[in-house]
Amino acid sequence: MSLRFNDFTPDTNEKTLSMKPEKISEFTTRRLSIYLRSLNQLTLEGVETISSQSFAERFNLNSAQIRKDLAYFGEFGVRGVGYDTEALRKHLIEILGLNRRHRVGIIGAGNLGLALANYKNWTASSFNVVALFDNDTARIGKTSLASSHASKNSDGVKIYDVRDFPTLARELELEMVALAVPRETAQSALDMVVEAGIKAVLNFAPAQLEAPEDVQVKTVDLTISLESLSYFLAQPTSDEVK
Amino acid sequence: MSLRFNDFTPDTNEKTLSMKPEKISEFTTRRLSIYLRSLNQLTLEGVETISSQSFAERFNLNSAQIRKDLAYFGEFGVRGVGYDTEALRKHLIEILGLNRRHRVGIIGAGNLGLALANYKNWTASSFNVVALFDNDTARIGKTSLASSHASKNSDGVKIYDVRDFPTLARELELEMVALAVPRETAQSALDMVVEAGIKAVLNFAPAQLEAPEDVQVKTVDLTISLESLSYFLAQPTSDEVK
DNA sequence: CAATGTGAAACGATTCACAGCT
DNA sequence: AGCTGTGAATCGTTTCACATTG
Repeated sequence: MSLRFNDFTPDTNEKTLSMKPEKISEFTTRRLSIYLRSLNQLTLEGVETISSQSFAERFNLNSAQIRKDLAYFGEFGVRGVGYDTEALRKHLIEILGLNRRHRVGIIGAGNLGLALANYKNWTASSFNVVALFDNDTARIGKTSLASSHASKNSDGVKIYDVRDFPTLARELELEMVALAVPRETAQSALDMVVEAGIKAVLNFAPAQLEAPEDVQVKTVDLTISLESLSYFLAQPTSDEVK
Repeated sequence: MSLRFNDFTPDTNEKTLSMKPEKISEFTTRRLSIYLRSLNQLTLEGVETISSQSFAERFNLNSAQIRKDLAYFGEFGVRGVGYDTEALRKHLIEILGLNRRHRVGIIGAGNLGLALANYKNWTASSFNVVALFDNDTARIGKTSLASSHASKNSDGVKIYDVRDFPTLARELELEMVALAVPRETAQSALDMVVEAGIKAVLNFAPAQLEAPEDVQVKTVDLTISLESLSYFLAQPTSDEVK
């Protein structure tokens, strides 16, 4: 095996984040979130170093999978020792793009939209809900707190006319949109959002939506999960096997 | 190949629902929900018969996959013709266990719990939210509508003391529970629910929960979906590739 | 010498392609 | 003639197992 000029890489031992060595599967990225959450827990407990082995046992994961997932992005571990909790945590935050705030708009100021706007964990993390949009004049102009029974320790999010979305999306520099509208209007709302140049959408409507492939739409589908549970209950196995 | 006594099956041409020919994957069951939703749409449009081909094109699915998924449960199609929309719809409803109502309790009467309780699509489908549970005395005794800004066309769901869950779960014949509590209390809430004999849980807390394997826990994790979108936005590909 | 990083093996899900039925 | 139901081929994901390394 001859050593060609290009074989010498002056890089650090970590793969640079900007290089895209291969396509990372969604299974992997979702697990990265789980690893990050678990690391937060470990940091809280003061654990400074952990092996993939004990990490896996602690949070019931698979150690080989942890190593493989992490190895896509760099060599974060130390052989014979394990991973530095805090360093790995920071790496994951960067990989997931959580090192900066994302400005989120919510379309639909019904029960779900308001609950989302007031959901505490958004703010604790890297997402800021900066605007709500609705087409109901009774809601427009109010804030999420005036409409809801939420606690008073934050300012609430203003509800705008959805017709102003195209201009406001730009002005407010929205990066992400959550769709909390009825199924019937979900596709047209998405079309509007796409038209405004938004590339990341979280859809709560129980519908398969169509979008250009450079727009990432993630559907959180309550109905499907419920029906999946219903299927499970309907299986003879549930009771039969004691 | 000798014909033994047991080889003669007096069954219809459909696999009986009680037999478990092989383990059905979750990927398949989730798609069954999607097929059902699509069939509802077709019924509405008056389409009486459809081939897997046109079904796939209409809802962007894969026709071979549709046929394979359905074939796990019986021979629902007619060669040369396709599937009878209405008949297939009824089959899926039965397979998914949606031919009877499921009584659901929600633990946690915060923003999310209330939004869930007032969510219209539950009632439209086969799920009845019959009780909310909370540990906040300010909430206990109220109903979901008194606490929320929801419309007045239904009676609202009563909020009970979570300490009464074990007895009420039995009295109200709860079959499913939705966990809408903070992450910190999710595991202990689940333990209580499991202890009460509930076998199907929909978890909204951003946590990996532990449960016996005869209890099905489905986590709807907003945080993971958001972080997955954030990762997507952080990829150079999003803008770079024009 | 303990634990990573990683090819190779195993497993599982999707898609192909066609025999067989109506 | 047309479409289902399904083995076989393909593709992707997970797990194994070990050479490599601090």
